[in-house]
Amino acid sequence: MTEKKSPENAAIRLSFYLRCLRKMKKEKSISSERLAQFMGTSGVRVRKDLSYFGQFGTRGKGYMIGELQEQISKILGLDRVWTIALVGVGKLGTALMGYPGFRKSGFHIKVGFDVKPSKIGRKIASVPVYHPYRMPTIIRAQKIRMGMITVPAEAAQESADLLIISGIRAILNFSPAVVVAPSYVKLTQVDFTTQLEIMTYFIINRTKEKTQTKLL
Amino acid sequence: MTEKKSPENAAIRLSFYLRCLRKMKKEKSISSERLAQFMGTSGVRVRKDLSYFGQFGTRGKGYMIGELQEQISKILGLDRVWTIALVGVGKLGTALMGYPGFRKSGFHIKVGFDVKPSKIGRKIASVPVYHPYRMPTIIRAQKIRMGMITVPAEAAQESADLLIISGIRAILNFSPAVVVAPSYVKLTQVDFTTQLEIMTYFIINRTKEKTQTKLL
DNA sequence: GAGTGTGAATGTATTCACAGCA
DNA sequence: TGCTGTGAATACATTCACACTC
Repeated sequence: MTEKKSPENAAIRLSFYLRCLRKMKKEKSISSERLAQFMGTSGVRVRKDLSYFGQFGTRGKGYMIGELQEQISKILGLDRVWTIALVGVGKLGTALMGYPGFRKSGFHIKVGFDVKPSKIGRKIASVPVYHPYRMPTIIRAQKIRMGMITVPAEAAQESADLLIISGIRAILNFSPAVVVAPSYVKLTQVDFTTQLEIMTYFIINRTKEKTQTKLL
Repeated sequence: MTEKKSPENAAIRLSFYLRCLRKMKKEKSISSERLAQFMGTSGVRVRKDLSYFGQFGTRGKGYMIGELQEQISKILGLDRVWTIALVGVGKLGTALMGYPGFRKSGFHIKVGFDVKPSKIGRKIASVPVYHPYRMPTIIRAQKIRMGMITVPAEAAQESADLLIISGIRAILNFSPAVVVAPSYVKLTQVDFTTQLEIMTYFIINRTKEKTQTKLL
């Protein structure tokens, strides 16, 4: 039996397809071309992406929305609740704790950690906050496998290290610091400043080459 | 003279190199291999990335940190101040307005927009807030070219449309909605839920020896 | 006819191997 | 010798063209 290769990028886009599908409860089925329109991409890419994971459509008809949603959810592992530990209960951390979008999608920030005495022992956005030294114990006890880092840059790496020795397998790092992790940990940098810096590069380079394709 | 091709991904990584370099004011020069260690990548990749944009090192010695920093800043267009318009002054929007990292890197959220009467006319985190109908006028007058969207999902697309007709060229969308934009606009989705969904996929499909810290 | 599904072709990014310079 | 810089090779991702099915 041959292993199917499922490109990373296709998997990443599944999450976006899912988001589009959720907004389409009205209709029963949808064509790849139409789904693509909502995403600003091409029909063939949608079909190819989906084909890496199975055959979900019917020829001549399209994809059943409900069924496709369910299938993608399963592929991404969203058919259960995921618990999350958040390190750094500052402004951003607090905003994330109260973010309603997470719960809706099956993600649950279950504990927060912060060194600031005024926050320890309290509940913020109904999430209990502890001192970081208790991380390994609490995370293991609650079998949490995902972490978010919202601490200042200086504390980012040690926060990551603590999460990792606590057994965390995936980390979303919001702090403006490059963090390294062993290969068995999935680490994603969500660095706003870096995002902006990349955008400036694109603004500059688009405007340069755009003398020909100028519209508006 | 032949045009050099500079891969998108290399440009994206420049921003991370820059971040690492900034933390190294102590030493004068650095080798590609050592810089790579800080990033969790390989020396050859660092050299290749840099080579797309020019020759910044000296053989046998390495890269002068200060000079390389300056060069990368110039490539990314960070040798000036960039102003930003933010749409949606809720919790996340407010947190971003007060985020100190932006100013430090030459980014300046100059205006906010929100439909909520209680916010209009006020200054939040010393940023003035206006009603969205004034977007085209204000953004054009102030020559702002970057936008951030932190509104609820339902309002995301129309916020983007407004920014675009106001002349914005790059948008960072934090709202949990897939937004489309014409090709001359650089649109980046910073969707936390989607990030989490991608991570669950990787947790399930055990990352085999592969961990390039991937950005968004 | 109207759609999906997929091997083959093309394009892009990463890695290798080594030339070249201080 | 130590390190950068880069063409060539490889791996990966996207697009094309068309077979196939409802």
